[in-house]
Amino acid sequence: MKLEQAIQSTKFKSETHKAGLNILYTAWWLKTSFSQALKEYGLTHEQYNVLRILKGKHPEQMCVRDIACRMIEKSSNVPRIVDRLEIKKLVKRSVSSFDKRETMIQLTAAGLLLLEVTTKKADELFDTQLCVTDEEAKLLNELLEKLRQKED
Amino acid sequence: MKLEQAIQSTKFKSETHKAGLNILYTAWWLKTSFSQALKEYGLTHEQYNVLRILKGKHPEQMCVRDIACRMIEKSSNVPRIVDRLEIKKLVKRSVSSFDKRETMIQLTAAGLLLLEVTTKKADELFDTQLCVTDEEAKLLNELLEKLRQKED
DNA sequence: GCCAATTAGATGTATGTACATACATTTGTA
DNA sequence: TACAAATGTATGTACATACATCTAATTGGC
Repeated sequence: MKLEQAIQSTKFKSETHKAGLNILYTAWWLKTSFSQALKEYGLTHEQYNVLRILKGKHPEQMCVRDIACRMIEKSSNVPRIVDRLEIKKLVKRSVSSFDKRETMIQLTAAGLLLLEVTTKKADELFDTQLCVTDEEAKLLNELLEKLRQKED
Repeated sequence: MKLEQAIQSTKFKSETHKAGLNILYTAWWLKTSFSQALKEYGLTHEQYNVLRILKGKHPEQMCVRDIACRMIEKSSNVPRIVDRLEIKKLVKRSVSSFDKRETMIQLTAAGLLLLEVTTKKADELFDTQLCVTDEEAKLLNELLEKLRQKED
């Protein structure tokens, strides 16, 4: 669907302005598909992201701060997402022995198992829903990184 | 900043997978800059979006449903955003005379004034923060729309 | 070693999202 | 015309975001 139809708007100040809106809309669409796919497993996409990040170090633990700086949305409130994962017994909290201020998070066996199943689903979704060739994806990545060059 | 630095991840399953994450990250970055710019006016970016949509028809009114289907994030809960705008006297609610189920929303003079000031700020932000040429933006738009072709 | 400054995480609040449900009104159809 | 289905909006709940503040632990300068 064209952006024009999606947000029922025909005039944009410039192609660049339109690109901004197009990125926001595409991100919403992607997040929604993603959440939909995870729903049957009782995971939100943020919870899934935290599990994925933890898997990167598994079986080692990670502190909350390290998880946070790997999140796509930097303002995510990781302690609260971990709360929900802990209730579901998908992760375990413990106090770091190096620095008692740090809370270390570790995947449980249940968390690892659920992650394996949902990762398959999620990867499938990326492969089937995102209709670009490898080259187009590469170009898209370059354009997005150029667009963001004024990033702080 | 490269995506790899932003989310401290080096391996991606494919360029397409990376593009998905890159879109999500870029959207977050854009929304954050945007919210930052609107903050001094006490508006969130969703509230701003509703005001903008209303301006498109001003001085006519719009019903909640028409606003909702023009929102970038389709799952936005428009009645609640309107609640907050109404408290700030930026919009007015009234019951439609054509169909009493419909609530008609209209910009107030204060809303219109605030919108003019913030629109200037917002457009400036788009122009200065998004570092792509007109042609690159066009290409980006085409790629995003191709990517979304399996949209429901 | 002491103490101010910093850091890590938890928590409170306002807002928004996602989804279900409730309620009133309108519409379509027998 | 009556009444079931559909529609438009509001609202409840769980979760997330954005940001401020609090507490405890650590660090760095003296």
